[in-house]
Amino acid sequence: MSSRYYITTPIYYVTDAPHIGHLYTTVAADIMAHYHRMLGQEVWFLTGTDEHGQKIQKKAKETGETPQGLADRVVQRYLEAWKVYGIEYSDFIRTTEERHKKVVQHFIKKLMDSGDVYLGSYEGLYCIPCEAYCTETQATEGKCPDCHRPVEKLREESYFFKMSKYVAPLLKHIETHPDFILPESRKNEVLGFLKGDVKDISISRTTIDWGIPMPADPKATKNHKVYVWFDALTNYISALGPLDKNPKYEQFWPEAIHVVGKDILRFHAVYWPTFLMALGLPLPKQIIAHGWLTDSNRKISKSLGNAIDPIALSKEVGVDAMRFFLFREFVFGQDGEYTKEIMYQRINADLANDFGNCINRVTNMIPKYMGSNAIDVDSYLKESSELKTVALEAVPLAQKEMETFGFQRALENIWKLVSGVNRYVENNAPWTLAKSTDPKDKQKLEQVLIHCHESLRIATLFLTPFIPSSAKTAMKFLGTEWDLSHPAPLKTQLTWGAGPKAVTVTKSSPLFPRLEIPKE
RNA sequence: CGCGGGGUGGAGCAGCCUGGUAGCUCGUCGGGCUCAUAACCCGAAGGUCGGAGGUUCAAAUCCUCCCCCCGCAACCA
Repeated sequence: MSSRYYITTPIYYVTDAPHIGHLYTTVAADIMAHYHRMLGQEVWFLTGTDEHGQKIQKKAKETGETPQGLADRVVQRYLEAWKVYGIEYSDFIRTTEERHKKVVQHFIKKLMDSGDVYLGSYEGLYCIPCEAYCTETQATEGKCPDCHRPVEKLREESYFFKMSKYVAPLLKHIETHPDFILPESRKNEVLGFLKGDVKDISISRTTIDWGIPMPADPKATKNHKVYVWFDALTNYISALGPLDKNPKYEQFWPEAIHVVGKDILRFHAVYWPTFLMALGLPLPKQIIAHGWLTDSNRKISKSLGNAIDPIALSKEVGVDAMRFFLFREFVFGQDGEYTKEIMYQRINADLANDFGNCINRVTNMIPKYMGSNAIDVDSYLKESSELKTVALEAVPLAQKEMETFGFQRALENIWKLVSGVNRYVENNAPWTLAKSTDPKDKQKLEQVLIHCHESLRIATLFLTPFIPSSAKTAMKFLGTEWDLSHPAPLKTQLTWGAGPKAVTVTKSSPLFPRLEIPKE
């Protein structure tokens, strides 16, 4: 495993405030960043906003703002949401920043010089009132899919990128790097696309003003702006400052893992790698495409008007509960149906009833039956127990799942340990043992409790990236906050008996209070 | 032949790639416990894994065909 880890989210379009879909992607990246930091790796986590393009220009016109004004306003919503959710990004890039524009122009210039970007003309069906091109399949009976007015065939000057030239090399790269695109079903989609008729793509627009200008070119007769996807994708490198002799680029670029929604996979898995090949730069390490959250099987998004505000959700159910729910409930690569009912059910069942309550009962019993002084746990932990067996099996499985974004399965495994504790408590009935006067029972009682404690310590430690603040609180009650102060706790403290030798346990208050399911 | 996703006990989902006791959450029924957040534990009922063929000692899982539902095909996590 490399000592460095670079993870990115897409940069979000600032036409509107963030919704649950943006949250989903961003928290996924945050969990991975957090997890790898706890493994002791050097982590760089990039997110940001995409602020150029026709949509922004149009929206700004509607709201009576300048495009930059709109971007400046909306970006605050993102910053606010990420703050609320405790997203620990290393850098937040905005495509209107100078550091970004410089790199985009530098790249385009380089491609123009090498001949991979050339001036040509674009022909397509155009809807004049909507100011947009559409494909032939979209324009049923020659009508605009948006406004249903007739479209016209139009030809205009445009720069093209020689994407076709890089199809074969990209295919080869995908074949020789089986984990380049995950999950596999998505990889097959990309392969299908590449094996079809891939054309050179138009990489400039003359229909917009709000964008990065193409480099000066005496041959051009119009004012061209850089195509928004070229602009946007470049952020993954421009944020590392490659032109400023910034060591971050050398350090992190080849490690890049791009987390994206399935809808923008093609841009990341085809456009971006071919741009990079043309630029002579190494490709990112991995692109991972996740599914959508759906509402009655429709995508949840702002354009469908069924968007859900992350901040409102955090107030309703809590930040950690939300972070957990999104990754325990849904399979990362697939779509998942989101409803409040499912959300409340999951949070109550797993966090309130299983985990929270378990922390509560164990941290209550330990001081009650063993006193509130520091306890030396070492000798107890050397003994075997069914919990020790579960921990030794389930935790490595959970860790393995994390390597491939298998959040759901990882958590499932950790829950084997959590439910194991609940079962173990029940089967050994510490409250009965406590009533006995036999010293053997007292010994047994203490061992049972310490084994529960150790299991919860391990589970909580693992859960830290998912529920950072609650995990920290839980560790405090368990008297094992010590774990988190170590440089690579997931590497060194996650195994049985690897925690602090002595712990002082205090009774916890409810970590996750049960939620009342609202009647709707 | 446009692309993609799906059809698994009452509901919602996982499992399918790497065939071999059908798993999870909720719900229902019965029991237990009292340390705990009316939480926890045990047991039970309930499934021909969309249909039909095929491969195999063995198929929810692989292959073929068919039926049904839903998205996409405009930027969108």
